[in-house]
Amino acid sequence: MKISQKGLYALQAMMMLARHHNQGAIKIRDIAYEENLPEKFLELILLELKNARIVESVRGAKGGYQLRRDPDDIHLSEIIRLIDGPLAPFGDAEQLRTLIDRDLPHRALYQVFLDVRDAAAKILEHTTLAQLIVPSGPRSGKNGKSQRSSKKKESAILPMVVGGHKGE
Amino acid sequence: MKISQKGLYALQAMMMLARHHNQGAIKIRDIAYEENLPEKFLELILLELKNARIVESVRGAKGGYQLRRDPDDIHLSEIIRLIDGPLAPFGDAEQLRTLIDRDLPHRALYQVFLDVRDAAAKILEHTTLAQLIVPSGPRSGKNGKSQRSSKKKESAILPMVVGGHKGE
DNA sequence: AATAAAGTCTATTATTTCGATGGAGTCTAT
DNA sequence: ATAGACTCCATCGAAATAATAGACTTTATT
Repeated sequence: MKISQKGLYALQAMMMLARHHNQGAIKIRDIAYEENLPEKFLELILLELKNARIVESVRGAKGGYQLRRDPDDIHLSEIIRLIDGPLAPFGDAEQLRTLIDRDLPHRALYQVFLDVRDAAAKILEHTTLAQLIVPSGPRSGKNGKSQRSSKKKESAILPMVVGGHKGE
Repeated sequence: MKISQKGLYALQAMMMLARHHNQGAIKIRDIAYEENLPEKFLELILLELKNARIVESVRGAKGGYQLRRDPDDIHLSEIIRLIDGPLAPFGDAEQLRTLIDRDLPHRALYQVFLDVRDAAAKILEHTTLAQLIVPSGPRSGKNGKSQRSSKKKESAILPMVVGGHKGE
């Protein structure tokens, strides 16, 4: 699974919209400015997110974009799948399962691929926009708890996922 | 992290060489034939693997390729990193750590990326070629145990990694 | 009704990556 | 000397990526 520049832009834009949730429609230009994204490119991305019914648009003067659901109901997996495709490192889960069934000499390899995709899915399907944002203005979440971050080296969603890696 | 066609070819070729470990040099043509890979393309891949000192070549007539180490000492991560780059879904681990330190508004997002890469690394750095092959000829491993496969839905390296996913 | 501000849609472009092939050269067993 | 095999480099077409341009539509405001 690869997250493209476009995918990163999409995630940033969604985080921005999450930060400003329930503050009405936000202009493309404002999103682009605040997140430092190419405006015209962002336009296409937002359109895709709209067609996928993740965000909604308001047209005309005073228009803009806003989330269609609460930030705690939008998972990273959804956005990444939309923009960059399946989470598997090769093909998609369905295809891998078929290969595991049918390509005997390579089944063990494809099983590893599937394991990798399952591990990624487990993380990305459990992480929501709400968990990523540090509430910006006054009108934010229902309480003041910041859901992530804090210390230095804690592992994100899953407690102690990391072993002791140093390379890339 | 994305495994390209080229990366898959590399892994298949390495599995083939692992199957024929200690049987002398194998010709490119034989690898290509047995694994059904484009011969000329495979040539480039093997050259890369040679330059990375994972395999070695024997030139001239009776030449070919063979592993430089035992299959249980060659990890999938090594091959994938060589051919397709870092395991992280975006950038590499080093870069992600820097961003987590410096890009405050997005640090939580990058931490998720790093978690995904760590999960992938954990699997791929622990899986070796030896674990993937079903010993072919007579001259194979030191005992007859097949290290993987068996039932239907068991999870590969890590016991019970999977939750209950169905989509890609 | 006119205007300006905003999203919509389609086309196009430049660059890079990917997958693959061709061919000349070099080495080595026979 | 020769044939078989790896080596090295160049090129190629197709696809994906990142981005921009411009004409069009919708809506708030005056």
